Amino acid sequence: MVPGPAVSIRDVASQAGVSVGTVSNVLNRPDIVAASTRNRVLAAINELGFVPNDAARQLRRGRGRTLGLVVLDVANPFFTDVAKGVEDTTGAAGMAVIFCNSDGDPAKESRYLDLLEEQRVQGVLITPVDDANERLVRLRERGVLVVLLDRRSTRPDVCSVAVDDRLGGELAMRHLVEAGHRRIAFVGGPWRLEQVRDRYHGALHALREAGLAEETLRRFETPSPTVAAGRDAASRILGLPRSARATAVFCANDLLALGVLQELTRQQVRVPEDIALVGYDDIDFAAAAAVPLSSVRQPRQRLGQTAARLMLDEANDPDNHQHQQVIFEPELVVRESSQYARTSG
Amino acid sequence: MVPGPAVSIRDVASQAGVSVGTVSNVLNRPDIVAASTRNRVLAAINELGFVPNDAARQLRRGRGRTLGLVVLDVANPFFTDVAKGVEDTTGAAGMAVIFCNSDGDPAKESRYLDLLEEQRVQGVLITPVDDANERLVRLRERGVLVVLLDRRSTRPDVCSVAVDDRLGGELAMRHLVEAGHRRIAFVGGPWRLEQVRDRYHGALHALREAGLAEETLRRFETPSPTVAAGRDAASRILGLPRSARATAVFCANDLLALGVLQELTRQQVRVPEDIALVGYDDIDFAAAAAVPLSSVRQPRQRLGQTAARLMLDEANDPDNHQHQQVIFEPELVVRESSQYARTSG
DNA sequence: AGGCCGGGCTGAAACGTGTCAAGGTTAACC
DNA sequence: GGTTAACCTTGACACGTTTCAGCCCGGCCT
Repeated sequence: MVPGPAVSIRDVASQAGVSVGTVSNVLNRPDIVAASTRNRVLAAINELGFVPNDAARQLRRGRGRTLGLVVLDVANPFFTDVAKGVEDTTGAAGMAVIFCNSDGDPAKESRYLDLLEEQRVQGVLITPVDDANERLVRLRERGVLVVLLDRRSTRPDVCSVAVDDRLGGELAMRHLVEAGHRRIAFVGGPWRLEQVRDRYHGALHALREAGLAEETLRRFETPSPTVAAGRDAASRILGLPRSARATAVFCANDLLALGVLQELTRQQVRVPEDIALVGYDDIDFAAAAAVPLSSVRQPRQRLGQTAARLMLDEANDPDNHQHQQVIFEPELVVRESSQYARTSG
Repeated sequence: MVPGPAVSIRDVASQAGVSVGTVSNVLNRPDIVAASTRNRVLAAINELGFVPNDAARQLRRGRGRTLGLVVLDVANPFFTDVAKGVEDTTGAAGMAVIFCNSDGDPAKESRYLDLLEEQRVQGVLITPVDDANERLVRLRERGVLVVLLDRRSTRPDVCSVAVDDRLGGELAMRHLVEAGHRRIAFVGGPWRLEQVRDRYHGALHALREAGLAEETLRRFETPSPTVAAGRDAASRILGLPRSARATAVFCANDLLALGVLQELTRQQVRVPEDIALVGYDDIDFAAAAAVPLSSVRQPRQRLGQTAARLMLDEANDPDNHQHQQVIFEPELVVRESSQYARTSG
């Protein structure tokens, strides 16, 4: 009931009949202590149920065994898959992950960064809400490792792991243009997210490449990249007279696309016959949607694994660490939601 | 580049011309220090960019400002929603959440509990892999608060927040029985998960209540509660001759149900005409599925919020804390996947 | 004037660990 | 038997806080 007296390294030492230093050595450099002593100490540890206090270790060592992961939305399967990748890699290295959800809110992000700094985390893996690296630079100056996640670093001395979002936008748009679409809606937001902007500009680029006017792509900004916001955007799109209405919709992520799909279906607009739909991320649920969703696939788990690996590398050997900006290539997965060649406007 | 010398409470003190004790008081009990002194200290803190070291604080105080959350699967939207509820509540209280993913693996769960113990977390919110409370009891004895999540506590001195899984199973089964189904498959697993067993037994109970034989319900155990396992279970179900084949499937969660749905569709079995389908959890994607999925809804965010609240309550006022076993009621949401009254076997 | 009170601050002692210079023991070698 | 080296172990200090007994000082009461 009442928490018994915490057992410390000192208790172990006296129980095993050695000094505290030796116990510490058994814990941290088992090789330098004689086997017989080591066993005696281990026995004492077991008997007393000693659990090292990481706070004390951290205090002494300067940094702890935790790292922070800051994502835009826990509820988005894209990020949970990334998180899984991170966790795989760090878990194997005996590190703990403090999981933070910025919800796309700069204030919340900032609060979490404060918290992580107080925890003296080894490093932070983060998908920043906006480009104000300001804060992150300060973090680095204080010795906190920073790896940008799903975002390309503009500074050569900061690692990043990202996917080529412009290319992703191009792939999606080229696909729709080739299918004959000439009025296309882009649904995404908030605009402050670089991913959204990049995917949009990639799409624009594909348009120009095909010799089409920029007006071919109409922008519908959403307040958040969620299913509900997608439903909302869809009704805005349907609010236009049919002759001006888009015949295809490209969404900046799959949650938006699923929302759009729901609302279109509710209003009895057929997908893909009346409106074609392409999402982004290719989350597992895209393939299981009411109309299986075409989507731009990203290597989600690898993203997380690579970022974690980069961080561990730098943590273990800061001197010969080479900062890297890793870029993966996305891949278009065509499913039913965009399988309908349009022959007339 | 090179991390400058870390600034400590001592630097702040000398900069402000006060003692360390006073700085500490400014941080922790601002009211007992004179306004003028306080301002001087705050100014120094700002100027030096001082960030308190939580490890030192924790070392002194005994326990830190973090808590552990251990779930069965990060990739399952049910748990991410729960996590969101937890994070809402703890974030507001300035606590950090260490997020752990046991993946249903007892060994991994155990490793994470070790880690959390070393971190000296205030408490642990956990959905245990199995019923071996053994480990959790030990944790409590050492002063780590424990709240069971999505699992009913059998001990009166441990808080828990759960949903009535037997009732959920009953609701689903009653629905199918009333629609005329007489050969029903239950898909769920691994069996070691109490949730799975409870939902199954609830289903059995509804069956008996309706005066039907227990053989009406056939069990298909899965190695994990995932989409892939669901696909697999579906092909096992379809392996039976049509006359013996179930006309309805009740899945222990929505991921399984989505997997079943995918495989049935692939093999051109119609849902709900040929086989009706009911899932569990009512994750957001259930409504957006190829065939909108009937499901048993749980108050996911509230689950997380309530658990976190219980833990904070006990942490803040251990003496008059009343341990509680909160039980929420699930609710059946009927959608297209089970909307087909069966008139003949 | 003396006594007392209390607000405001100080200084030092912990908390549990890692580190490292120094000491101690043993074995091997001449 | 003495020297040396190799190998283990020790003991004390440092890490950055919180806490608490105590000090100082101005004001109030008698």
